[in-house]
Amino acid sequence: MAKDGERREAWTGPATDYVLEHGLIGLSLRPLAKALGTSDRMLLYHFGTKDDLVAAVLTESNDRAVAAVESLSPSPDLRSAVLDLWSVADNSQFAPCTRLYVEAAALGLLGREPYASLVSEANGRWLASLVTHLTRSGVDRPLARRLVTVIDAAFLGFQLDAALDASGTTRKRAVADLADAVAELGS
Amino acid sequence: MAKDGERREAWTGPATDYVLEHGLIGLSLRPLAKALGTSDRMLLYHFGTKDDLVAAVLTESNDRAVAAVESLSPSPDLRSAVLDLWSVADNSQFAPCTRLYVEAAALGLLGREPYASLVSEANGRWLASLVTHLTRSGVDRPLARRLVTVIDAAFLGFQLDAALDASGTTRKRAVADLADAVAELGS
DNA sequence: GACGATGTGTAGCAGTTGCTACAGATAAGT
DNA sequence: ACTTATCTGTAGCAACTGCTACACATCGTC
Repeated sequence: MAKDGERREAWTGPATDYVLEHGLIGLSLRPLAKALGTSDRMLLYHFGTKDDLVAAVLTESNDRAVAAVESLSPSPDLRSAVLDLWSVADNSQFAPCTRLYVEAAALGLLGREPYASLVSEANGRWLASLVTHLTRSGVDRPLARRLVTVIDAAFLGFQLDAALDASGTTRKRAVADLADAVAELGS
Repeated sequence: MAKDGERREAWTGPATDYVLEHGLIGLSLRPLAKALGTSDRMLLYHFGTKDDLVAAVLTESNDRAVAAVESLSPSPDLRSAVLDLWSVADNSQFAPCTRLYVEAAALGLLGREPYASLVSEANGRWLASLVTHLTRSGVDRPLARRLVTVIDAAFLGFQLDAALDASGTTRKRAVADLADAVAELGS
């Protein structure tokens, strides 16, 4: 294993970019290695295992999404907080992170490891960042924790829709509906 | 190709059962064939292609879910309609159908065919059945069409949660919240 | 300068994948 | 009985998978 993981660290970012673009499900080491200008042999030497590499990529992607939410300035109220959060999730830069999350979740659906654990952990950090943004926007912490389940579930569904369905207008209204509905719940 | 698809038809059901249990993503013809008491050779002969087989399975699974929704008796109001629909989606018999749908959607996320088209078509029929149930429960058709986007998105998200997270109580409240919120939107 | 540790390239293994060539079976139609 | 179309089993192909054995390079240390 690498002495200090220097190369490993240097590869994690580009590897994540590659996976975000090409998807996780059919991921193969050789094309990825080629894109990074190296060989599968080297990837395995520095990451140890394909699963370890995937874990690093998933964590990196999750970190990016969480950082994006954390960099959000507080929203004036609950309704706009939901809209602001969606604007992050739907952002062309971070939507692939959600997509990757969905892929990993699908892989973990039947308990397949390491995906199930990875996704569960990633989900925890992601939900926590949503809760934090809601509280920073003036929402009660217990209420935020409660609403975040619905919000996140709807976001995932919207993201799936977005990728498979062209009709963005329907979804736009659905997002607004969600924001209204959640705001109603919070009052 | 088969003269009248008799064997193909006879295999579609069991094959769907197998895929619902073992998942779509890692699906391989040889184990499936073994479970059906035949060989991959025969599956390909009668279905033509693995993609064709998957298409048949996906359609069958979708048909089952749609049939379950259609067999639902009308709900007294919008709120209970949402809860009743969820009780179908979360049913131990039909939850695997949703799970399979998520797997197919994940496979189609990057436009990979035939998954993207199949999922898009399946989604259309599924959404239509949800709309029908809402209208049969006294909801305005335009309103039903509008709300169904949010409802379905949240359902998908819940289903992902359900598979990856043990905590059923949180989700139970989230479902109730969703029902409340949607009911509020409809009034 | 010898030596061990760390890194890298080549080549290949064993397993799996969807799919197919080939030969034989079966049965229906003439 | 002979042909023709439908069906099925065996065996295998070519491509790909994650991963590894082996040889070579490089480098800091004694």
